[in-house]
Amino acid sequence: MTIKELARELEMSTTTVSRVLTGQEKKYRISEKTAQRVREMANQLDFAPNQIARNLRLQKTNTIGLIIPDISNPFFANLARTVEEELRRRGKMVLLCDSKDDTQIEEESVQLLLSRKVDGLLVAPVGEKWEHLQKKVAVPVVLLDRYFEHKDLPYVTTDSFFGAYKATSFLIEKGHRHIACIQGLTGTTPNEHRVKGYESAMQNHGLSQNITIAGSDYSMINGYESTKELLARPETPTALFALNNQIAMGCMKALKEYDFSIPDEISLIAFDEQPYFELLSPSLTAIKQPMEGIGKVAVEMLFELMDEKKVAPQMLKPMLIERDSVAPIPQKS
Amino acid sequence: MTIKELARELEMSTTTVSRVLTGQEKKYRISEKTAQRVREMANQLDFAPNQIARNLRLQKTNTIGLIIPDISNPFFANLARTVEEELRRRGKMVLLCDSKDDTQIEEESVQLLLSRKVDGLLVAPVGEKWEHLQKKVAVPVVLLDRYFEHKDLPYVTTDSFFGAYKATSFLIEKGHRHIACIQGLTGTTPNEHRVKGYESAMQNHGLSQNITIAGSDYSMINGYESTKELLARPETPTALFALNNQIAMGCMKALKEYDFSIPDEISLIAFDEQPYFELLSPSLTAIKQPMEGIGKVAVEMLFELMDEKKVAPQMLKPMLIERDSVAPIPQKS
DNA sequence: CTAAATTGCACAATCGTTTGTGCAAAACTA
DNA sequence: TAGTTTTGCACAAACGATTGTGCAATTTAG
Repeated sequence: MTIKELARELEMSTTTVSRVLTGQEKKYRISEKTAQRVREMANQLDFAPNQIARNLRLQKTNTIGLIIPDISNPFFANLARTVEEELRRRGKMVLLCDSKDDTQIEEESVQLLLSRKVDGLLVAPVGEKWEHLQKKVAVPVVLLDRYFEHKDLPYVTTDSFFGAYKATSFLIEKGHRHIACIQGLTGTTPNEHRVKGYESAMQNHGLSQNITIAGSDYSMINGYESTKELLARPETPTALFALNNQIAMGCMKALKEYDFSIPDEISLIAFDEQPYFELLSPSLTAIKQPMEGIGKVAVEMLFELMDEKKVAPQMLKPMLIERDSVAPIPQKS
Repeated sequence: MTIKELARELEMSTTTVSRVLTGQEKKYRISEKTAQRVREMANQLDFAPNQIARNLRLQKTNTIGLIIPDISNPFFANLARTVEEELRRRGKMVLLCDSKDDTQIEEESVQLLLSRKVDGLLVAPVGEKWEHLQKKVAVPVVLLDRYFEHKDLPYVTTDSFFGAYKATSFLIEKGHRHIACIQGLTGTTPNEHRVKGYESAMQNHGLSQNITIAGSDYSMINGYESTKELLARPETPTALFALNNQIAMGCMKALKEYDFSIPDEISLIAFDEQPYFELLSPSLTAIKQPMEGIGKVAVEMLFELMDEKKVAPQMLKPMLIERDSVAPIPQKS
């Protein structure tokens, strides 16, 4: 069913039909009687305009490309959910790409999305390269979670430094001195900021000597192996700070396997919160990221960019959720 | 950069350029020299054809619509990941819709996707209505997870009956007699089949009297409240069978709150497996669904339908993963 | 009653591709 | 050399919508 067929049925021109259906009847002085007829027939025949043709003509697709490193990571799944919901509210649909944390797939995805003429791009980049997100990208781009400093690519993310500083301070206040940090993908901004937050907190409390950083990516396996490695060291830490939810899972697995009791023998705190954290034994103390906020703000920002407005990057504050995986250590006198 | 500009640059017709770029040079006898020039220039100017125009002309978008009830549920997130990966391999992109388990949103999404002329639809339906998936849908549709019996809508799903039967039998073999089942959304096929599997196992072991079914949807809150309600009954069950991962989480939360020890006082088994199940204390015995298989088979099926082939629905077998949340009960003599 | 203004709609171009067909020029045949 | 075949490419019409503009018919103004 095309607009032409609909017009033939009504015995009028496609022009008139189109104008009525796009609500421009007044602007073009279509009589109310005619308009009525058009709407009725359209309704009755259940006509829906071919969006492809529309997109071509209007040079606008009402489609946003969403590139995410791993949709099976609940952090990103939640982000995707919020983004999809917000975009739907505003009449856009989302073309989803999962880059599998592979920069090459990410670059290809950008190309694919651009050739499909998306109106904008929402990208949680792998974080290794940025050129493909800035050069020759004719549409607005907003970065999620990971970003690039000094690159003038707008982003929305958690204040990682703040969160890590808070988590580390919390452990220190509880009497911990030997706190190890198990990091995620090095070179990515959130990771670097979390590490810096951790280091700053340690330094500011005179614990520079005790700074211990292990790990190399955001996977459960990394958490698992780094923990085992840390436990094997002569001076085992009394607390672990896992820089994302998957790493934290790996930590728990290793600790469980080695029969370390949390929090009696070792405390654990995670950056990033998941619903099941409260069900673990012990329930897991965590830094909760404002995921919904990130999604909403990113979409808003994208719309402002599409309206040719200027935007400023945003860092949203995370929150500490106290549970049972952290125990105080008696102060040595 | 359009093909017209590219053609002007090369001082030839768009026809020729198009034919080279679509690899039809031989078919239309374009000289190798010309072809070479075209490819070089296209490369150099970094030309990518406007897919919208292409879609319109070819009456094909290479886009598949994926409708999912809740992308933040790890079960569906994993499904989405597999589907995206498989489709990408085959040159398609995915337009993602999250129906939030709301039939109305699902219906709207179908309309939106159809007007965008997707080549096919992959739908994990809410399960309440099916008309919008069959009537007037001009493209192939494959259902995921939930489906409709006797409706001739092809689907790929877990063999829920089999899985539930297995889980229940497992509990019975361990000596449990009072097993309660906490169900998900009633009226949806997986739920009904799981319930039936549970009931059959009970009946076949002479435990018809003990059949106890609680709950009403696939949420954590449902698991939580149903469990509390079950614990309040005069004869509390010795084992719980949660019909999905979120319900299981709710069960654990309630049991924890009420200080019920798993598995000493009560055993728990879940339909659907999640990575963190092994980290819970105790680790959670579960029926693992072949999620990757579902995604892959669904995509294959969709392609067969697009090739106008016939397909048969598929039920994939789940697997029991034994962990520590189920304990044997000493047989009463 | 005539001229001007308004009303109501249709023509045709356009968005950027792909493709059936046509037509010279080149190559071949006899 | 003249006729036929082959080679190499371009014209122009789609695909299905939107929209600037034009032009009758009707209404209003004077």
